[in-house]
Amino acid sequence: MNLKDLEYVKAIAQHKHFRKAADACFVSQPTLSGQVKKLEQELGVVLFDRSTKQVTLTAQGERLLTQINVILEQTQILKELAATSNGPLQGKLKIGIIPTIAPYLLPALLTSMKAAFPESHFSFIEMQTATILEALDDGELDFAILADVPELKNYHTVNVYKEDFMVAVSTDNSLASHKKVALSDLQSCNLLMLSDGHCFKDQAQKFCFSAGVDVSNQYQGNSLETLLALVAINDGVTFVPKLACAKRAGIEYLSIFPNQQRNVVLACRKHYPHLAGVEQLAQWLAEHPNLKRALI
Amino acid sequence: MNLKDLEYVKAIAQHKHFRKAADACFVSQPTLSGQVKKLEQELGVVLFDRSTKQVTLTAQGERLLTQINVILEQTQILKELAATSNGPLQGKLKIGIIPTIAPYLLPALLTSMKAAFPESHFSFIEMQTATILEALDDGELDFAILADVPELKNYHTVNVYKEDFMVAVSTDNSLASHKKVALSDLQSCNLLMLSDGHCFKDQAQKFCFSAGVDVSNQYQGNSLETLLALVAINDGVTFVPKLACAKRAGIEYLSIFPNQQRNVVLACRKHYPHLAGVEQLAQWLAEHPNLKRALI
DNA sequence: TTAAACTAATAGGTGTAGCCTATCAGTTGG
DNA sequence: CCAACTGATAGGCTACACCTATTAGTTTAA
Repeated sequence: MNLKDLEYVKAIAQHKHFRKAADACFVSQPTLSGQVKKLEQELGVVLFDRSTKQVTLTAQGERLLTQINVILEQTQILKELAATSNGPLQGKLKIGIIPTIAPYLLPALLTSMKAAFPESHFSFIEMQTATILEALDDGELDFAILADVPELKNYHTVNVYKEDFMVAVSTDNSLASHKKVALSDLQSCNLLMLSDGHCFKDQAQKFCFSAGVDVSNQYQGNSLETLLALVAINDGVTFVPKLACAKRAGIEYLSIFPNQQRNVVLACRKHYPHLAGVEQLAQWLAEHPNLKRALI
Repeated sequence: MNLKDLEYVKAIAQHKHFRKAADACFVSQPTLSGQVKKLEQELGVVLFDRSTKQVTLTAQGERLLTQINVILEQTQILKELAATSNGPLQGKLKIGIIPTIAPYLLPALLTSMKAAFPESHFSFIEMQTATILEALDDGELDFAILADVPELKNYHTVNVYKEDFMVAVSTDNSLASHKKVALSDLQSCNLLMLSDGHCFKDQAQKFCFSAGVDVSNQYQGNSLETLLALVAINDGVTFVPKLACAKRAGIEYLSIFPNQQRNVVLACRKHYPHLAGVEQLAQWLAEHPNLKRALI
């Protein structure tokens, strides 16, 4: 059975005239006759009574026509549904986001983000990089916001912003009066780190190692907030990303010289169906004033 | 858009696997891929995410799938509707029937007729032959029960029964003691006739004319029952069809010699869609015991 | 790390179904 | 009775749904 044939039947029922119906369907009259005849044979039902002066529906035809109309209406609804949902970022979007970005980026942007993409229902899930990559593969996430890492080479990534690493020290710390510090200046400090799995910790550890700076690892925090609480009581220093550098009692943020950065990206599977939407969102994020202000 | 393509989408959504879905649809995997891709382009929506380990629906795909299922369900209903209504005599049937048959045939047969054709809704409309033929042409009647007349040559007819003309006389009439009469015996009687338009009157008049019998026409009744009432008070004699010869107080029914008959037929348009059904009904009528008994 | 197994997509060829024009058969109306 | 109109039929063309064979890419196992 064919939807087009059903349209033909509907047209004949409306016009009660094969040629007029054919015109309305933009086909020739023989085509219409043939297709309707074929449908009648397929259904095993004679739909039209062609022997009267005016073509009329048979009793069965009348019954079936109402059902045919239902099908055509529902088909129209499908088309409209498709037409109104072909924007790039439509529907429910599951977005992974790493813990060293989520609490600082989302509060600043979520409200205006919802306003900018009214057709989208964002659902953010905080998870570490490794978990994110698995979830992307399984289709449990649409895309993710995270720091660029080598493992992302198998994924599609779009740069959003570059973010400086800062050093958080207690206002009581001797370094507090400096604006900038070198990594070597931290040698004598108690350097607090996040626990394993945080890419932020991996990257920090890596450039500390490059600079020949020891990392004590005597305490590993589960969140930056925990570490900053320790810093505030002058029990050590820690690295924080620029976005996390909100004013906090008892804490000073120092630039690192030469500066260390991480590259925050949107990542999705290669061949993710809505790459265009991801790029669009990335651009929107990159240009957002709240973000630009926080990165200065 | 094509119903088959929607089936493909449904199958992929169920199996989450192109090759398995293709098997389920009895087509090759490339065919399935191609058709779904075509549909996706037509709708402007990517329905499936093929980049995950397991094929999954996109958010839009999920939305559209529910609508696709609605369409397929409604299509199934259409097929079932067609399958259950392809009996020859289905639905509402409008049947014309002439006044000299209706009141005698229907009471005897209607109940068992409804039982024998439970899928049919008979609707009988009493009308004279000329009106019936017009109504058949306009599609206002499906078919009719009437006496065969020359005008029916342009229609499809099926014989149902042959019916003798009888003569109704008062028990007080001198003819009442006879079993049979010749038309010439009626010369001296007051011959009551139906009004114009009744084919029964036309036919009676015709064979009276052939036999050289005068018809007074001083009174024309609108129904056989009126005429029989006049006969009962010995105010004349009249012709009645055999089926109308129920026992009535004060009336005797006499055979005519040589006998005169009318041929009662089912008639419909040539090319009426359900000729088979009409023939079936005609045969059922012809074989009905009530009818056979009444015709003896 | 490579080989084997599996995924979906692509390429290229084939048959048919849907469409066309031209014509026919039947009916209606001037 | 002929002209005009109805829907059905005949025959031919083309697009497309379908096939097999192959490719590109990924996952699994050796």
